Amino acid sequence: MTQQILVVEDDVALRTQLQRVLTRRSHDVVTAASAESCLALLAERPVPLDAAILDLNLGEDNGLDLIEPVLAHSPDCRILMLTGYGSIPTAVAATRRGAHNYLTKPASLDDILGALSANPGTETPPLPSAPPSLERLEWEHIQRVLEEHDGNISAAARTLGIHRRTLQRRLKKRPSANDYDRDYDRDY
Amino acid sequence: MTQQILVVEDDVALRTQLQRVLTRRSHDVVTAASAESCLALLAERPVPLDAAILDLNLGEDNGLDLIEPVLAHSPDCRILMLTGYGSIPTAVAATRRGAHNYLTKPASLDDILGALSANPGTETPPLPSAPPSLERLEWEHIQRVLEEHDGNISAAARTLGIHRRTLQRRLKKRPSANDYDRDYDRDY
DNA sequence: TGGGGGTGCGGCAATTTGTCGTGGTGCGGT
DNA sequence: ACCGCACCACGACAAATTGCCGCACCCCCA
Repeated sequence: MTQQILVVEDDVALRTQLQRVLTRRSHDVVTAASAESCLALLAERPVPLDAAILDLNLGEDNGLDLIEPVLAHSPDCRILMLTGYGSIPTAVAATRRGAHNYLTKPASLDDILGALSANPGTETPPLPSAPPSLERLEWEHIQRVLEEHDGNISAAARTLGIHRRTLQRRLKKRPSANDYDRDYDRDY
Repeated sequence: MTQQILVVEDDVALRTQLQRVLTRRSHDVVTAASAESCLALLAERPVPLDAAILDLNLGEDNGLDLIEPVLAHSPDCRILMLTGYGSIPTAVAATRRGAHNYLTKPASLDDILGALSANPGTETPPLPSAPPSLERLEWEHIQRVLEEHDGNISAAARTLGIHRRTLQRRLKKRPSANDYDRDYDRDY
């Protein structure tokens, strides 16, 4: 089923990538890079949306504030919040405002589509809690921060509060490299 | 204003502590240690609840499943989910099911009361995201896991995947000790 | 044609971890 | 009462990791 999907994301690479891969799946995709252009787009669009992927962090303004306008435009739209560094408070706020689901980058296309189709509240009582190992927690956080800095090791090391050399060495240990593009592209 | 408050929490210490301190604030507090007793309590209780504090992790069963019964009993009840180790998926699920807010332990009494009175969705657009330092992230995670194991260093070290000796040394560095009880008790 | 910033990498001292071992302390079973 | 077991707090020492140099090299931009 081809759906009407809105993508609001300020990072060019991710935005075009999402657009490309969703279009390939024969959806109709419209994109916006800022809150303003998103609102403008909604204003002059007659056909309702089926889904929307909103970045929480849109430069100056907050993606949370787009939830209401989108729902006002298309009450049945499923909204997925996407964010570089996610937190529980923002997840709660987004959900309360009507978002359907909430993901943190890096997320694979499967993650995104799954999050849009899943019913996080009603059906899935997600497994209670498995306390993650320190190493895993650390690694995921590093990946997140790195991603947030577009792979800039120096900048990431600075905000992580560790030495650049150390980050470099740690990254080399786990050859995980950057699965990001691969995940998005392997699908067509 | 004295309120009718329900506390469902399987840890004895925390449950009684919450009960004590909430009672001191002249609220009417009822407690339950399991999902069953919570349901039983609801069944034979005529007066509606104003607030409920539910532990997500109730031994075998899931605190999420208590949200609907509580709301069925008292539609205006404000539900606070409390959990040892919180995750974004469970926070989203809880909120979608009607929880008012979601906190991770250790939480001070102020945190809890604030979370109950705040309106996370509508008013507060919580600050987007500040990428935390690796050290802080690590420290908070350690505290959480430690708390989840009731301060048992050996067990915490095991689930963290680090050596017990190392945990011991790290804990000694930051003299933070256990602010937990103090936080709860300093209020009366 | 210089900065200025980023990346990778080698080397080396300083710090931190892993792994021993020794004592001490509660708690439950016999 | 005694034993076993699991916990905590240390000390000591080798192994691993980190911090901090330096160097070469790229790319961008004024």
